[in-house]
Amino acid sequence: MRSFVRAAELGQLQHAADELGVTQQAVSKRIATLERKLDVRLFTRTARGVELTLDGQAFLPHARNIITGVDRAITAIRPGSRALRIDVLGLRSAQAVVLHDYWRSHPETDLDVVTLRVNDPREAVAAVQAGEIDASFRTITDPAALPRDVQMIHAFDSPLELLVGPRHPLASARTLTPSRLRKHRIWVPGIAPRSEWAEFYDQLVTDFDLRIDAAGPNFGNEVLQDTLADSADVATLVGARDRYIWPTNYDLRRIPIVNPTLAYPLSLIFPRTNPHPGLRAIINHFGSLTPLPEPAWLPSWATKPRRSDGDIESARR
Amino acid sequence: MRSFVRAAELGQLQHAADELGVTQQAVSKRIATLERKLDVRLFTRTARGVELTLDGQAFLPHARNIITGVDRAITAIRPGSRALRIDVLGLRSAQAVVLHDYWRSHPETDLDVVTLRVNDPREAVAAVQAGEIDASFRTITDPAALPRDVQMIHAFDSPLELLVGPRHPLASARTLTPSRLRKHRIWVPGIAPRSEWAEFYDQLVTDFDLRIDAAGPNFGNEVLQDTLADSADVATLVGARDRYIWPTNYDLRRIPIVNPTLAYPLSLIFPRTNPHPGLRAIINHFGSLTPLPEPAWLPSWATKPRRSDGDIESARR
DNA sequence: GGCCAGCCACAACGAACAGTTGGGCACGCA
DNA sequence: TGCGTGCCCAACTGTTCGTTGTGGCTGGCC
Repeated sequence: MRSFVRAAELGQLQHAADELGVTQQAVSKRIATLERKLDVRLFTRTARGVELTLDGQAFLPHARNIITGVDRAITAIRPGSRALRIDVLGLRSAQAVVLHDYWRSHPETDLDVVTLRVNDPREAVAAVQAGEIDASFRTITDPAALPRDVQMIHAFDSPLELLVGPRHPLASARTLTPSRLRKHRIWVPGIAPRSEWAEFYDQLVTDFDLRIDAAGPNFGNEVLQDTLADSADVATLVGARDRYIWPTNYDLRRIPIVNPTLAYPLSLIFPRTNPHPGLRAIINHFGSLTPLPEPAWLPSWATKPRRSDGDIESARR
Repeated sequence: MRSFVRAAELGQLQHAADELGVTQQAVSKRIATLERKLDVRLFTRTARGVELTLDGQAFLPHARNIITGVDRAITAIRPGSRALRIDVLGLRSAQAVVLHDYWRSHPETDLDVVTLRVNDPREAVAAVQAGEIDASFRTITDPAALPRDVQMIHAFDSPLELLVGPRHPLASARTLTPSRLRKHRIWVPGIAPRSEWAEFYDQLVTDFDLRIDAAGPNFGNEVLQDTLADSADVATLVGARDRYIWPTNYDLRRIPIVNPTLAYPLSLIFPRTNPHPGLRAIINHFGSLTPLPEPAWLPSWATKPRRSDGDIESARR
């Protein structure tokens, strides 16, 4: 493919061969093979070189596209100077949606969004330390437990919405206050015990006297959707920005929670020394997100004066 | 690459091998080779199959991208059912710009824009007849000379603008009427004698008493730009929609010509029977272009009642 | 018109590669 | 402990790739 592109650009197989470090015969054979496999003539041969046929002209941009795709693929994983790799909890989470928004406005960024598939934030910290990932959306609720060479900053806050089926008594509400959620059963499956999310829901239950059922295995979002669609008394909480559950299916309703807005604070951890150069722009992007509606409720670790507040500024500078 | 993608999707080399019609060992070797060449581990092997590593996750979308690129490249030239292939006079001409606009609003179209690199419109007609191209932006000024199995319709009109350097006496005009061009030297190099463009400029000279110098070889747009930028008395005509000359270079000015607007009519020729199915949408797109400002001047072959006017409607239906 | 230079295609050969079969190891399960 | 599954490794073979050597074609030049 590269031989074809260079030959088309230079107009001579000989020159392309010199550039690619092979003999002219090799390039000739490569292109002959390509033509045979495609069952199409790509060049007209003249005494002064080669010239693209119409088929060749049509093929050329596709060939260039493939080559740049291959190059991007290689740079994405080349050890050392690879694309910016960020770990998110799920590919349809609010974190991933925000990253996708960033990428759409900066499509030149070589950005790779991956999921570590581990629950323990300490494993994510280890992956950051080892250089396997450049950053991870995780929260260490005890900042003292963070190693010195890993930095954590507050990224943005993700407001929660109630997701209910059409038969639920709150289904027709346009907004809800936390106190109106009292007595209703809220089902949030798949929360690992002692994880950051478990601590978040614990505080929510304590502060607003809610009834959150965080136990039970997570059978996947399809099961959750089915349950919600059929049930008249089960609701769940989802992030306003995430794309886990598309509300048009099953006639599910997303209802914002206000006065106060309940929000989950998302943090980003990354190496303190020599972070990936592309990371700064992402962090700056967080500042441009729509701010949380006031008043807002956040868990204690996000409202307490944060040791790393100064670092946010230095990271954004 | 396909083995990698299918193995990642199915989670087992065995299944990928079955699907690809090779042995499991072959898939294993392919992936091992890929890993060796990339110097990276793509899968973690377990007793139940394989699972993507972080590098594998990062690589997967790029691999998918490459595969779709290859598939598109093949469909672009597959004899029989290939992508819609349209011949334009130049890749930065108004014709190509309009096609590019269309493609941007319909990116799913497999569209290939090529240039036949011939001056004689009859060669373009022959290429359409032979099926090498699906359509060509050419004008046959004598419709009777068109073969019965080739159809020509009016595509759209391309208004002309005067392009001058900063020292030219008309440089600061915001618009110009054709009469103000009288006495100024207009240089339009590279017009083949007896071509459709020569006939167009002949009529322009006759109708408005202009001084158009269409002789001389075309040394390329860079030379033309240099000449215009330095000269105090040479101007040229360019299409308002084309992208041949980017006016920010050399402080060149594009000045619209109005009262009447001078426009070049562009026609499209294509096979009368069984035209490429994608062509109809392109032809419809012409109707959505901004219409020519009134009053407008067009050469005689575009203002005379056109035999093929009825065909436009049938083609657009 | 004959000759040369430049360029591409064909042929033969050795090295490398890809795919197959056969065998072995690790793991999970009854 | 035996079995099934899924992967890797080893040996073998047909194909492919790139090299060298050679010939044909074309355009320019004496």
